Amino acid sequence: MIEVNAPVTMSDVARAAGVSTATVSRVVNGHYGVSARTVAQVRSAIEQLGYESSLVATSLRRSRTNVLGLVAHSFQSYTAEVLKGVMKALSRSGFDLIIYANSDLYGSYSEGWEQRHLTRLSGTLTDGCIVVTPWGDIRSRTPVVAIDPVRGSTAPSVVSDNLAGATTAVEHLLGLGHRRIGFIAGRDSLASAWSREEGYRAALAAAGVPVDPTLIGRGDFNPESATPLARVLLQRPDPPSAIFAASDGMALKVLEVARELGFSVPGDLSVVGFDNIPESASTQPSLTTVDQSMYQLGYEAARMLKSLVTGEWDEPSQIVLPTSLVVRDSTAPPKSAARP
Amino acid sequence: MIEVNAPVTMSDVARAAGVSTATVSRVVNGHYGVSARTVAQVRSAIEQLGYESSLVATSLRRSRTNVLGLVAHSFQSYTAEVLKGVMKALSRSGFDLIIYANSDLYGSYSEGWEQRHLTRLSGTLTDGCIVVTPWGDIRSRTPVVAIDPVRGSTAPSVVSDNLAGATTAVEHLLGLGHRRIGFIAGRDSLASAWSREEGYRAALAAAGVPVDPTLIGRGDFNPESATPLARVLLQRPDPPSAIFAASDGMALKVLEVARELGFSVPGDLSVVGFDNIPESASTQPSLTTVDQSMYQLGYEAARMLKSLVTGEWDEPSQIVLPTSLVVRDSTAPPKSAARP
DNA sequence: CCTGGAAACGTAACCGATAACGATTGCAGT
DNA sequence: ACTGCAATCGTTATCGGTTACGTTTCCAGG
Repeated sequence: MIEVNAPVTMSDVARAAGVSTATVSRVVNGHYGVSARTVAQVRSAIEQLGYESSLVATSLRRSRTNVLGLVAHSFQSYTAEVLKGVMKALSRSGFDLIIYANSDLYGSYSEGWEQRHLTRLSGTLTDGCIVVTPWGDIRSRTPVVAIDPVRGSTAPSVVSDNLAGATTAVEHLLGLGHRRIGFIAGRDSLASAWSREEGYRAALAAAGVPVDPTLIGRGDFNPESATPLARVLLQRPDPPSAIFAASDGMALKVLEVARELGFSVPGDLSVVGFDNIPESASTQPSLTTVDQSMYQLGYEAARMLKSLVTGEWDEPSQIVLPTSLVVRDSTAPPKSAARP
Repeated sequence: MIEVNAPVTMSDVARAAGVSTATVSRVVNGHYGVSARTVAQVRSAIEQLGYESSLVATSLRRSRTNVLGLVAHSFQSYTAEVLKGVMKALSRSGFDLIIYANSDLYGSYSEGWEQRHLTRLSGTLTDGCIVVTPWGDIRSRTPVVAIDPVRGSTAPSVVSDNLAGATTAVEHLLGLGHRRIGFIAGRDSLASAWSREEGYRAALAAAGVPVDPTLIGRGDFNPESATPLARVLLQRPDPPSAIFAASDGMALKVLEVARELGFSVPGDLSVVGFDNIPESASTQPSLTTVDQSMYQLGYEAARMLKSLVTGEWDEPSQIVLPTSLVVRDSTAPPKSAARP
């Protein structure tokens, strides 16, 4: 089924059709100035040889390629959701998508890889890029839309309403009667992490519950970062009766640690996550969490990038998407609190 | 955060460092023949200007790019799993990954898109490609590894042991006492679909149960294709007591139709799927299915492609990975059958 | 028959990088 | 001082296309 044949180039087609490569190019791109007879000849030569234009060569010479890029920092479940949304938005739009991922995503990779990826893609290959979870500054020749940008970024971006989501989550715990609520934060540099922590503080403040700094663990959204933090919180003589983790991945690790230390969930400990990744529905117990539609995030980001590239959208702006609380089995009233 | 600046090219660096582009190229690629002083100058110029080599230009001129490609026909959950495996295998290997997806993946796209993608990538951009679930023949200049190849393909590929998996699934139903077992097949052109049907037939034959062709529906692995087929099977006067669907996506649609028509699962109808996608664990009832590790499939495919590209592996071959039955809540003994 | 001008097509420069090749330099050996 | 050989570096062709520009062809109008 696989023939390893030499690649057929435009000059091959030109030779077969008895014309110059310029003419072939004109035919391929449907430009003006070729007689009907020549068009037919070239078309037939293309057909016979099975010619496909080289994306690389085209993009080197041309400014527009009709290809958008996506750079992600890893391939977790939520990345796949974002991708689905992006693909949906791009469907039948004439834009193709290239996802670039490097081999150092696991392990100790050097800093600045995102910039490297972006530069490599935006050099000439793509007309614009979507960046999922950027690490720092972004320099690019072509438009960039960030999903979940860094703090203080004024670049075009799409985010969930993290503040409202986190507030609702903590209000839910407060409503169940919890007063000692632990928090595991996300990567500090990201705006989302900051907003979620703000929501946590705001909800406590509104309920008149003072914030206990020792109940806050500093994670980085990476599931593994939550394990030691959860251990510290739960091994205290006075563990919290509930823990709100800034991501589902970290919340699942909290469940793991709780099981390991003999806490029953939600009996001894309530746990709330953020993201609503597919796994959170199928764990035992299933996880109460804040739903943010990664699909929608991807969809809107792609829509925005498309407009930026075609020039229909000129001002940098930010789209905020709503979140909603999904109550499942990992939350219940605390044992100690007798109030309903 | 975003500076839209002109891209800095190699000649910019050359000018800044007072040398020729050839020398810059030598420095960038660590080639022999540049004095230490010049290297330092060039390095500093690269640093100052923030130069990054253009993937496009490099790949056009060079034969090796150290980038592998992946072409998939859609972004379902299993594609994400494959991706994770691929990334793991490529981690710290020096190979980057480019995933190419076109905008016609949804809707009525023209046939042959895989070939287009592959040609665009394998032209010069990538050193080799992984193709997930191909729908047709494949021609390529560079090595290609197929996951779930077409029937009769002798190309390098990685597959699950579909025959054994399907056999075990049907044996499970037979063991529960089912005798009228419906089957919803996958896309005929794929080897996996064929093997799964073979397993179905083999298990029935071994148990002395004749195959009833009217109990077989011809789907195409696409979830939507199963809906009308399930409807036909379940609206018969004598519906089967169990249905084995060749993919989880289709099995989930069977569950939907069953619910819609008032069948209780597993009371009135047992359902078994194939793939073990994440969703199958969280449905109501959870789905009994055959687990194939898409992660492992991706991992092995990437490992194989890497070897093919570096020339360590020369003979085309096929890797077969084991499958295992995961019994959940969608299967039970049939009501009518009183035998244990 | 000559001219003008548009249509059709080829020529060649160019995109950014690589590499074969040639040119220059420095220095040891005689 | 001259030769020879490395080491170092620039020149240039090239990858596969695109496009500005020049050239040829052809036909209508004078």
